[in-house]
Amino acid sequence: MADPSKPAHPEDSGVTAKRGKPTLRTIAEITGLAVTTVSRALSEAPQISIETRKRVREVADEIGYSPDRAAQRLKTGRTNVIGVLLDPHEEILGYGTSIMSGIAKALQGTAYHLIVMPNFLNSTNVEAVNYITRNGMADGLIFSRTEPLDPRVRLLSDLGFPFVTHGRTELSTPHAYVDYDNFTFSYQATKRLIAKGRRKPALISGPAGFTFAGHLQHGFMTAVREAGCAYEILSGIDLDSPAGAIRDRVRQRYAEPDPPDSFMCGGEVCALATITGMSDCGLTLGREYDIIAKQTSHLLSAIQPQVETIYEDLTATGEDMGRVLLQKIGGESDVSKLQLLLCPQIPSSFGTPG
Amino acid sequence: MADPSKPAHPEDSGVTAKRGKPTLRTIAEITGLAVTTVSRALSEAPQISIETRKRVREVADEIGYSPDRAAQRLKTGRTNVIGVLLDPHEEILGYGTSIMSGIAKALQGTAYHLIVMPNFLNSTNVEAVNYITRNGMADGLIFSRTEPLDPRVRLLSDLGFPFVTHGRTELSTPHAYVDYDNFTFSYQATKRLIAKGRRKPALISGPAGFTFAGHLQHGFMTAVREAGCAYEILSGIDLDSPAGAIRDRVRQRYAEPDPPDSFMCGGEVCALATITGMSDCGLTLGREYDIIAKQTSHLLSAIQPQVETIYEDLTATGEDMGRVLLQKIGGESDVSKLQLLLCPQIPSSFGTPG
DNA sequence: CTGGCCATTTAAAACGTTATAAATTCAGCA
DNA sequence: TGCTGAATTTATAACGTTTTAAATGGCCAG
Repeated sequence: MADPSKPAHPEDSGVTAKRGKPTLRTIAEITGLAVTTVSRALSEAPQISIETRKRVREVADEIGYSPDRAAQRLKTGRTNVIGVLLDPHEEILGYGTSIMSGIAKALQGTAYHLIVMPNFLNSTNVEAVNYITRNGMADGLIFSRTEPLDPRVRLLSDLGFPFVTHGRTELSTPHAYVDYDNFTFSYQATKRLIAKGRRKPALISGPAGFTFAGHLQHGFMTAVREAGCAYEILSGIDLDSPAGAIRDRVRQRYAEPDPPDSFMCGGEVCALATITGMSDCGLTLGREYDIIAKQTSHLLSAIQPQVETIYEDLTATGEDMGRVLLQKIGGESDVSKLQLLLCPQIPSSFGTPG
Repeated sequence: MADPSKPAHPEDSGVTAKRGKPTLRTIAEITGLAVTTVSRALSEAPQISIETRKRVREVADEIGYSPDRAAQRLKTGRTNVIGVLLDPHEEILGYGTSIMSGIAKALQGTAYHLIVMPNFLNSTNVEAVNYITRNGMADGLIFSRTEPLDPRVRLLSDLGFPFVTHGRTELSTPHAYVDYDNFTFSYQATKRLIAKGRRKPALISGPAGFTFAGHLQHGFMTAVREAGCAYEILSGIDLDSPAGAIRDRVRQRYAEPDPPDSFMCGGEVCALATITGMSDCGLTLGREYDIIAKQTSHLLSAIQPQVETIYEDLTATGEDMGRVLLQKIGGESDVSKLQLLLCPQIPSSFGTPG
């Protein structure tokens, strides 16, 4: 039983140096304090004397201590992680980049880390959310592409799990969101096309099922009805369609009778593809037809005919979402403070007619 | 009529139901086994009898048990997380999407999770890597944009921390990588321009400092030297430049004497911006000049003049990186198995891409 | 029976942290 | 002196898992 070859205390004396990562115990041994005291000191607990706190901090810095997050997590149940659910569709043209750099900005200086949880294969998004909450992989969640009756929102609301969505829902239980006013955007954008004398605008809207697609459509319809003009909602494609498909569809539509004379595009690649499709038919932007698009990046500055755009600031959106989520986690329950509707930025040069 | 059979009162019988998440202890109490046995059974340890394993699994499924990852992590020191370091520049045009969906595919069915760790503000990338390793936030790391003497590679090699890079280095210690043969790509692409009769190709290369930029340049130079023709490496811009900047630079260059007659572009947005810049000068692709570009998405299918491209399959790259990293984590030390150089796909005929 | 060996199960100790409650010191004061 | 209370510090017990070493019981050879 007694194995003398077993190194009971390897080459060390008194203060255990322990080759591994320093822990609270290491600091405790060095300072002669108890582990509890060290823990408290490092979290700046007021009950620990100022000088003790200072000394502990110094030693911690010196030996390069950093707390074991797994242990903290196990004990406290908190992860200090904010998760962003990433849908493959979202990354097109830096959507993700902008949003995330905004979130990162909001989280800077807090205890929270930003972590992106991509969902490429794990079946539905609800399952991903379920998995994340069940496994305690984050303290709060951010996601977009909300549906009117979004099951993720339902689930998280039921669980009381903090989250913010990019986009609204039509659920009765209110929840935190940051959204762009796509109705107003679409309404004003369409009005601009009409103001240019176009009599049959076409809408290329978001994928059916998402709240924002409905808003786009609503704004569009309101504008065309007010003007009493013809309109069209281009079928078969949406903002998620590959550029080539949009191009083909536009070209094909022009081969049919009574084509639209202008386009309201919810995105930049969409605008680009539309221009190309129309070019294929020998039509020139600004002459035979007009386009107005939502702009979220600098892509369109790379193309030839200047496309008229309305800007959506996704970085600001991300920053707002981060802030709102922190408030929510912090216990803020006043829903009005957790719901933000960002207004489209209408350049004054295109201001109201007259 | 009224059926009072409610589905099991939460706090009823002798077996402690404990409102919270089920743990090993819950299963142990239900089955009458020891916690240790349950743990073993769930990990399919051969020492536990088949029938016990089966019963434990059944109970676990029934009550919806899932292990607490924080506890596992604390005990084992393993996180079951593969981290991808994301640089803001990388997300342009779905680079990230493609790579990550590939990695996700490779990780599917394993115990590993894919988590993206964006680095927008935390100063340098080395610090991010340092932070991740020190805090045990992942078991393995994937990142790209390697430099010849990449400090991250150095650090991780020193630590013995498993990682794979997208791109090579010139460090003496070999490490796992998956790379695209940018030399060959650039060489053959440039040769094609020359084969079309162009006598002064210009290169728009990657940002200085990255290994792949050197490879692109090397391939380009080899081709122009072989042909003995003039050449130019466009200064002031690179593949990371905003589209507008590239467009402006190209236009400006044409206002000066002795402009290039063709472009070798490392990316799609770059190609797009170049075309626009040339259009600004009244020049037409395929007539006054030619372009060849590296293609990684479907963007270019949305634009008018068909641009000749060579394809890099980033999803395959991601999948390879995932596989290689798993091997590395699994203890594979034969470096030759951990280094992959993917060859450019040269289409036999230069038709329209699928 | 006894002892030994197998197959199976188990108790106890960790991992590094925080929460709870208790202990210690010391000053002030009756 | 002895009590109270404030200011510090501390021991102990968790959190949920895995690891280590040991226990249990059945079976068979001696």
